[in-house]
Amino acid sequence: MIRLSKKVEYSIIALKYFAISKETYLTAKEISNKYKIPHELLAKILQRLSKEKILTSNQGINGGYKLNKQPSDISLEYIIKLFDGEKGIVECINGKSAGECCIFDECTIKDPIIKLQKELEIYFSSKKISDFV
Amino acid sequence: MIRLSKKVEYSIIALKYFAISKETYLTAKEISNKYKIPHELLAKILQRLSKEKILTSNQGINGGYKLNKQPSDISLEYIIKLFDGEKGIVECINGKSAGECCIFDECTIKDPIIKLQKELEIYFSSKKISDFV
DNA sequence: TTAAAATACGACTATATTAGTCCGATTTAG
DNA sequence: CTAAATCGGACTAATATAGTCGTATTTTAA
Repeated sequence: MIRLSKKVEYSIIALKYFAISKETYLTAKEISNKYKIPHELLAKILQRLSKEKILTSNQGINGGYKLNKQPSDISLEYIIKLFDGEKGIVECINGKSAGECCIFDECTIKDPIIKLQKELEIYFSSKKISDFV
Repeated sequence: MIRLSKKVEYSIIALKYFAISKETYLTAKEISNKYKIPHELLAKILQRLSKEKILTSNQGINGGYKLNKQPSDISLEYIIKLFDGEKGIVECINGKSAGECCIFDECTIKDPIIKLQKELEIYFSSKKISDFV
């Protein structure tokens, strides 16, 4: 089957933990210890989520992150696009590169593939962090 | 977004071509030429589909493949599992390896992830080659 | 004012997966 | 017998993902 990247998986784990946690601020170290996620990797993920305003961060010795959005407002679609990029379900459907595909004109599966992708996007958009809580 | 592997993509292209083609037998070379798919790679894909009885094959100089199933009986789910394996949407959910995951007991996203996977499986099962024709 | 512990950021390396190739064998019509 | 096809496995190349490292900055508290 199709697989979520570790970045997406770790994001879900972390965001769920933020969602259920009482503490206002949580550190990357705390979460990486709890879930055995490589610290440096999780740190970058949280930094990225912070840059996207999904989390807010405090620097300094008592710093950390906290949720800045409702879990029901954070979709899987958003997280996947954030970490895995906007790439399409097949190489062709990469936004601008469609015309570059060498069989583009006679490609017979283009339209149904685009439909497939749209349906998956709708599905992943409908899945929110709150569905994991 | 989530991406189909080339093997799956080429399978869809080839199977659709079988579905719409008048010829009874088509060769790997013919299809690989038409769609600019590496011949050796497509050959292996067709061999695999043949082994699965989705195609039937004739060896020898006038050989080739033809469809052995209705396009409406060949699901995307089947093709994906065939070429990409049974791996789950996350590493944990690899059939037997679930218990091996080091955070399995306190993994908090297990159930919703399994639900996600089931839903995707149902979705891909519902997509047939006939939907691409 | 200094040390410790956190975020921030970018470059780098390692690993795994996917894509594609190569070689040799077998089959079969002409 | 030969050409052209399927068959099957081992191999290589390319790409993508996962994870690491080093360094800077911020902030609190001793």
